[in-house]
Amino acid sequence: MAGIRKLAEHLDISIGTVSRALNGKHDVNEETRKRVLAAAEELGYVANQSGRSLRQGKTNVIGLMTDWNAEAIENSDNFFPALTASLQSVFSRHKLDLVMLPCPNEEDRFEYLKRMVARHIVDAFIITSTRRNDKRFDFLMKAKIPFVALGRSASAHPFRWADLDFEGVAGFSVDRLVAKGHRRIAVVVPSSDINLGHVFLEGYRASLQRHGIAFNDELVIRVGASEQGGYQAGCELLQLAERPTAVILVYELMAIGLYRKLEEEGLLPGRDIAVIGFREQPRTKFLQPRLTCFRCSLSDLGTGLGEMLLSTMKAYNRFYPDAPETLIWPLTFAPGESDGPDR
Amino acid sequence: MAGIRKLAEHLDISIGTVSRALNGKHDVNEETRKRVLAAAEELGYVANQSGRSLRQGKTNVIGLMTDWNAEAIENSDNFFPALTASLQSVFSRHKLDLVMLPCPNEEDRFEYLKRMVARHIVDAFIITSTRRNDKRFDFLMKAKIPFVALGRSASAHPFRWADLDFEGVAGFSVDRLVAKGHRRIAVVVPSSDINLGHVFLEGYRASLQRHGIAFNDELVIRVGASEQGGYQAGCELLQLAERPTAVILVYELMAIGLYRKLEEEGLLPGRDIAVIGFREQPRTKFLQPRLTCFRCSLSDLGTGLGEMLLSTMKAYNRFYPDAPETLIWPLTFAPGESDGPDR
DNA sequence: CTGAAAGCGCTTACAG
DNA sequence: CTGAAAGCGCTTACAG
Repeated sequence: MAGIRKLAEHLDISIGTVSRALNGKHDVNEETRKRVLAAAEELGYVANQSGRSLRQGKTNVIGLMTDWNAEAIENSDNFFPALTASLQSVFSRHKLDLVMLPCPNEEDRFEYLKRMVARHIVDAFIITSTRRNDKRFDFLMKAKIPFVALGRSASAHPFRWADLDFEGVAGFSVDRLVAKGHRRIAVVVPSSDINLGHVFLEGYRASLQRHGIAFNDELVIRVGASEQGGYQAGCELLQLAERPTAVILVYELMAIGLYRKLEEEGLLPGRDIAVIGFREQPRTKFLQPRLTCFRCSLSDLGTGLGEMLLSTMKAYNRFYPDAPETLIWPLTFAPGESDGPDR
Repeated sequence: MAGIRKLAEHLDISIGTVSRALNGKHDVNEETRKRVLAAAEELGYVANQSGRSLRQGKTNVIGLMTDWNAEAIENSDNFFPALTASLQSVFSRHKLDLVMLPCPNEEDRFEYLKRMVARHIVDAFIITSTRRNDKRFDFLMKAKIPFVALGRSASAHPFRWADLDFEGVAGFSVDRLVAKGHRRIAVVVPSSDINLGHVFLEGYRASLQRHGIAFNDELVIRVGASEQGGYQAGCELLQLAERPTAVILVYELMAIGLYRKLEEEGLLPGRDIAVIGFREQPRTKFLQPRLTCFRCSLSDLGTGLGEMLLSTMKAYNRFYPDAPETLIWPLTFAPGESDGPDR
């Protein structure tokens, strides 16, 4: 509770020496250091962060900004908790703390970020749910604040990011479906401007082209990123004049709603229509027939993202000379039965 | 980016006046205030939080400490995101920000809290996952830091808390099962010291007693709070010399594993054994037969918890004169088919 | 209504 | 190796 002044008085030495002892400076007598450390422990003294921050110009805290709308909250899974855990294990190597900065639902994500930056609550940011057009990049570049993004953007500036391999998954899925004889393959992406939808669509498109299949805008279904959105997608798919024989989803929870709609219509995934989901996760494991999807190690992704961020920070970049500037995180194919029998 | 000094120079007035204008003090000429506000907007000036905090002795940030082990991370659902959203809507009334403080997996939750308190990163705490014996309460009381707990504890000190009505759910479940003719009712609780397990068990016990049924320790199954734990519970239940006819779960995800084990043994919930889960949530909705459980409004809980915290803070308690000191949050019965036919 | 000055709790050149 | 002092960016009595 006491400030450094009280501690110094108690030890009958100057606050400067107390500070140096506590911060591991080398020009302190070992005997003195021991006394200081013992007294700090005893009195429960830890330096006040505001004082340190003000003097040092840094907080030793990293902020992970999340930005959930009502839909994302309702559907949230273990993605962020898992990511957070692995980020922390990287940051704790350097005595940095991680805080999550949840942008309030009602507040604009850009205004929120501006406020957090100006307040200097953290030294660096991890931003997530990146949009195709996302003013946050420009702003952070200009503010010269270290940051990395989980997700890409069409922003002109170069910045560091890590992202799941959406284009790889889309391409692999198309390849596989074409190999099974499908030609009329639909894709379901979020109706929002979130960047991953664009990337996924590009991967889908490129792969179709490689196979000489014409891209058909009618087969691109845009819905909410949720179970309900999957149901909606099912409705739209079945209303098409010529029904697709296969569908690729950019978000696995959509599979739950899609299965429901198909069941209502007496259709079975894998028999009547091929379905490929996205990430393997607890909530889709129960689906029957088992969802064909992709597995991904969130903890390794978190480690990569964390090291990438540290490599952009002057105080830590020497520890991470080999950190990449961008990182496309691969997923492993996890075949189920929803994409039909192999041939 | 500029500090208050730059802004004051730019306007050619003193920093004191700039500060007063920005902070809405009344003794500022309206004309001056307008100029200051305009210039701040233009230059993107927002007060540095470290400077403010140091001077004011507060940060205007509230911390929500979470404390997830690997099991909790793997199984995490929308509970915290939903809670966070509603907490924020309360705090934003007073221009307070909420940050989540995720205690790293490897770190002791008590040491982590001590560090966060000492660093003065936040003005007040919300702590969660409270244990039966939880040193954090004593510590926070002594530190005289405002806090509320989501969950109770056996701590001797009085403190403010909100908690789900575990005892109510346990009692209601026993009542209902007894009314259906069950006498041999098992209960599954977490093997950890987390307080909710104790409360649930007390509710179960009290209700049995009211019905004149002897408490049987053999029927208390302790497992991990997860799907896997539910499977484990299924194994243990079926190994009992005399099999229970009903089972009450304190955590709904256990139902998924329990269903799987029962299915493996050719048993059907609701026909061969009655099952009552806990909270209704997306991941258990698919269970067949439908899980009998309880519904709960997380957003109202968050609002209640947030107001309770503000009522403990000197600067805000006048706004919440009627906030309760403790809050047992009710859940609404959501009947399914897993507890057998009504009679 | 405004300005000059003190001081919040630290860390860090600097002097000895 | 240690101490005295400056100063990080603010807010707020105090004087005028």
